[in-house]
Amino acid sequence: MPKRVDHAQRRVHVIDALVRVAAAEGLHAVTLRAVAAEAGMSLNLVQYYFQTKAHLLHAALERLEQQSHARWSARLGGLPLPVTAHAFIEAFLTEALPTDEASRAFHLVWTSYAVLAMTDPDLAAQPFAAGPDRLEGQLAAVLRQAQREGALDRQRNAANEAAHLLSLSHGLGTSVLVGQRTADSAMEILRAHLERLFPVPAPSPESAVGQAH
Amino acid sequence: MPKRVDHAQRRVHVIDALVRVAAAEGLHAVTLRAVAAEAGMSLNLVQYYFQTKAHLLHAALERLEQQSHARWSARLGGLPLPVTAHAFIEAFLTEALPTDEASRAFHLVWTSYAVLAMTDPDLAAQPFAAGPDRLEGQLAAVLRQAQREGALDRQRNAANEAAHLLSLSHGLGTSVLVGQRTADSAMEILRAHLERLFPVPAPSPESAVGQAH
DNA sequence: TTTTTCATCGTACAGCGGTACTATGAAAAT
DNA sequence: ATTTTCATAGTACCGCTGTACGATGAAAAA
Repeated sequence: MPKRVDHAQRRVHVIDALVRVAAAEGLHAVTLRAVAAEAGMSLNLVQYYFQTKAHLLHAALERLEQQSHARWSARLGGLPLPVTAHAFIEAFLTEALPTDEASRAFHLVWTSYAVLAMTDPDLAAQPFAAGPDRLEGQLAAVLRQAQREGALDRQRNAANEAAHLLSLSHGLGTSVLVGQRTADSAMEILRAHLERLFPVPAPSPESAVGQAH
Repeated sequence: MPKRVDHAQRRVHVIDALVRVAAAEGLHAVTLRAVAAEAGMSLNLVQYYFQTKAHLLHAALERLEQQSHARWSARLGGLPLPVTAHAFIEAFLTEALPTDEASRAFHLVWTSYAVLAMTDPDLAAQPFAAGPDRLEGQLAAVLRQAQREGALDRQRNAANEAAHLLSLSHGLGTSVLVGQRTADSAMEILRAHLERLFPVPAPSPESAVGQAH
């Protein structure tokens, strides 16, 4: 065998180029030639690593999901260690909002895929329900844990509250992306909701950890 | 002058065909030929009434907005007359969810336009911020009125609560459209939120009006 | 009756997008 | 040294899409 290139690496290179194009000009502007140009390679190469455009789009969607997973892990791993459910979920949802440029690109492309999934039957629908479903499950688990610890009212339906939070953050994210609202304003709304969800306990001066302003 | 056709009528006919195509196969499948076929006329006619595709898309967006306006008016006009803020807003948001097929089509196409607006600078962006902004204003006004009447806690920020409600309903609508959740489940979450927003007053047996099941 | 105006049609053209086919250099395997 | 294998390149083809350009019938206007 000759030059032996790492296929996986090339593929992520191409996918990243795709995401850049999609974030800048929209998913409808994602053409094999545009992706190839953005990736600095020829059209044939893109075809070589992804036989068809559908494969490329599918792979990109998968990578987006695992990328979001990685970002969340990093974010949540960096939290001060006595993690309250409040802090955990706030970090969770902050990461879901399009605050910086990278996050904006991610959110935009993800939403574009979501719209595709509404009509395209198989290609995008299957991996699309999986991601948010898993997220919702994780969130619900955290909420149930919070209920056990007394941080969250047991009257609430954890699954529904999780769905509520995710839908809210998604909707806020969209409104930020269309320029209707700033990311800060969206954060304010999210935080207000969280503060009602997790009412402040009696202030004990010994804990100086989760003191957000 | 010969046959003298009502242009406005023809235009809405074409636009309705566009919406049908977009709802069934996605906005990316909206081609002049497809719209013409769906409308039962020839390609030239569509060109005749809308000089360019951009004009057609723009006109369709405008119509979508005024259509939603009309639907809301009809819905809210049909409410039992001592309208509580709770009932008003519940109707408002129910109408925003993709419950029946018409509503689903509307929501899908609207979201498709939203995604377009995230990258296309002028064409869709301007009329797109206007619609939701106005809605948010109306909702906030209703909420403030409810605060004056004592139905809503004055601690709340009416503008933020309005944004919260709209973002939530949008997010829930999207999750319904991608098949992650049923419309009923979305309604349940919405209703739960509204019941926390408008805590039930002392039950007075003389009012038998807003008695949802 | 002739002419103008309007709605409608057929068709063509240029560009672009996905896909396929073939070639080529180079490194490993034989 | 020859052969095989792999990464890369060029290019061509076909279909689709937006747009433009004429043609036609018919009804109103002259």
